[in-house]
Amino acid sequence: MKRDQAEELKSLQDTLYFIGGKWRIPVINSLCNGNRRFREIERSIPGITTRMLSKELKEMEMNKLVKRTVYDDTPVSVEYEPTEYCRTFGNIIMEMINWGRDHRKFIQKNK
Amino acid sequence: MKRDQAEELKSLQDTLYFIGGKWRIPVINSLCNGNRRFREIERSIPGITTRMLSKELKEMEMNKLVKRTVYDDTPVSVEYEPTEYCRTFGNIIMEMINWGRDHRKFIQKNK
DNA sequence: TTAACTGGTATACTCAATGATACTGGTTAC
DNA sequence: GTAACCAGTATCATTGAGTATACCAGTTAA
Repeated sequence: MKRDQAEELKSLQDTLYFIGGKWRIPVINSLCNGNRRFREIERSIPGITTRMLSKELKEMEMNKLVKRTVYDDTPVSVEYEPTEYCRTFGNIIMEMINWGRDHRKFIQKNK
Repeated sequence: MKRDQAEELKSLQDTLYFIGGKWRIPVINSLCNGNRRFREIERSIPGITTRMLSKELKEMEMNKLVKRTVYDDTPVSVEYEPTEYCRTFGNIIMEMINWGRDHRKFIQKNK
């Protein structure tokens, strides 16, 4: 069975496209870590602005990565939940965390 | 042993920063697939421009991801080789290819 | 001699992603 | 009453990543 490099490249680029900007992966990670409320997610990602988080969550809702639920208590509270589909990024994120960790060690050692 | 979410996020963001733009991962992938010559790499990544590939390879050389060797035959030929460090992206790339592939199937099924 | 290959560089431009800042309307605690 | 929380929206400015296009000097093949 031959490896189809063009097909692999296409898959790779699809993934990169889907991951898109700077915040998608951190937001997925935050949701998968159990953060649910808007401000809670915001606080869990230092540096993100309200605007970017809002945009990101909207797009992710459209892409079925996140489920938004409004609870009608007073005051209204909103919950964001990662879908099963969202969780399929688990392996990629894990590998990225591992790489970043090893990279840091590597830098420290060679400094 | 507790998971340190801040540390994980930092590792994640370091990795994302290192991966950077649109072409880094495709170039690494191409090199790891055995492409060595400039035009060969260029052709293996449809859509990339000469300028972007040139920039990418220079940065990657500075970051010790790639080794550039000039052979003094006529005409001069140049070879790019992935370093061991470059190959540490193997797992991430593999997971990304898998995700993209599954995603395509998922889209097709639900269409 | 003309075209096509090699390995790139130079210049100009554009636009979409991100950042900065302010604001809203409602609620709760001191 | 005022400060701080919630969940965002609105507007504007910026910037750099990426694109487009042309070009260079040398070599090889028809």
